[in-house]
Amino acid sequence: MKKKENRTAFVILGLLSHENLSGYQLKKQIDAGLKEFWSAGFGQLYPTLKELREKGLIEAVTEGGNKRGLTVFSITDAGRAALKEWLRKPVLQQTVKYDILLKLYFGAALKPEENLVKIDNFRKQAEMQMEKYAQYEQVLRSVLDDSDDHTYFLLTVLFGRKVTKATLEWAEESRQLLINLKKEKKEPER
Amino acid sequence: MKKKENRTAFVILGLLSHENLSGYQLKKQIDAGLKEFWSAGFGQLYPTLKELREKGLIEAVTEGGNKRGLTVFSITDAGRAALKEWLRKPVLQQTVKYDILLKLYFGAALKPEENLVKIDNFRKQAEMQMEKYAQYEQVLRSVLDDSDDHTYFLLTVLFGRKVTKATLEWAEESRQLLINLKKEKKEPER
DNA sequence: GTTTAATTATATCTTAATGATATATCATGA
DNA sequence: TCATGATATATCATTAAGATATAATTAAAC
Repeated sequence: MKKKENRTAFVILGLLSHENLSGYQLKKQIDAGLKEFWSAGFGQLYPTLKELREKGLIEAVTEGGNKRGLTVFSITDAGRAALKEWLRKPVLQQTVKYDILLKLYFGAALKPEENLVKIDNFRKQAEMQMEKYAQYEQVLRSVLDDSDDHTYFLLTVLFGRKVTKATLEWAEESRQLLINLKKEKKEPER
Repeated sequence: MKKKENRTAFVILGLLSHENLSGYQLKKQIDAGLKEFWSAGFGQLYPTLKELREKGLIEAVTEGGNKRGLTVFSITDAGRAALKEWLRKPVLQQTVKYDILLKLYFGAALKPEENLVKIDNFRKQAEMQMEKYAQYEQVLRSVLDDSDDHTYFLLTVLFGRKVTKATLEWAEESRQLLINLKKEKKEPER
């Protein structure tokens, strides 16, 4: 019944609602401002741009004439309407896939030590993430009053910060559980 | 260089390392025990089963003969080796996609009230999740000593619990930020 | 007891997303 | 000038998501 929605299309519409951009610039914007919770490759971007253009939701504002044949797109009124309609649709609960959890689920096939290494690597990555979020947050709070957009950008950063901090706590808790498992193996009957 | 890995193949190998299962039973197991951090559809499962069989990583233990032509698979020694090899590979940091954050990122296109509804729905879903995790945890802790597997299963549950609790805190923090945004609009100069 | 509905079971199809690669231009610097 | 890196568009194969088709078997309703 309800068909699959090309979310890349709405990322494009959303970014074009802020400013005119080319395919390559869109990719850069996504990798810069949305990369902590979204990604999109050229293989999805270019075909979707073509599709949006055919549907009249975006249009080319420069083409061929300028250097390198850069094609910059702008959003149309129909595009803005489509964007708002999508934004208003309720968000369904989604399964968030975690490779680390998939491997830990089958962790009993390895020695506890090997899984501890996994968790430790995960913790290190999370710690680096935390520093990034702290920087994002500092910058965004300093310009918070400049535009409503900044408040919404901040929401996404706060989400990442909270969740990442939670995963750090989990890493410590998990470490203890696996260390206990190791001890029990050495002394099966205490 | 490093090619894409079919993770569905390793989920299958992992589950078959616990017990023999058919395609349909695999789907049920995934939807039961892994659904909070993994999903797989028949469209991915059946072709992958065929592929794994051709590679000799799994084999059919019953076929045709019994009722309904149920085909139950078992993992081979080569399959166990492939599973361990994959489990030992380090987990790369991945972009976790959140539809809710994507929509909030472009939230300035809507009224704050509309975004507050989104956050509230998200909070409600998270609260229901928390109840599920509490149940999972209770069951797993009661059988923790029965098998090493249970400790690893518990790790994934604890992850979900921590992360979901963090999103609940975020929802409250975000609510306040958006309420402030609403107030500022009513009284632009305070 | 017979129709109906739900579950079991396998399979296929389309669309979306990922990841890799191809190609060419332009800018920078050694 | 030669190499390197960034810009820019495009395509391809594989993986994943989501929907649908089909049929048998079991459970429930009437």
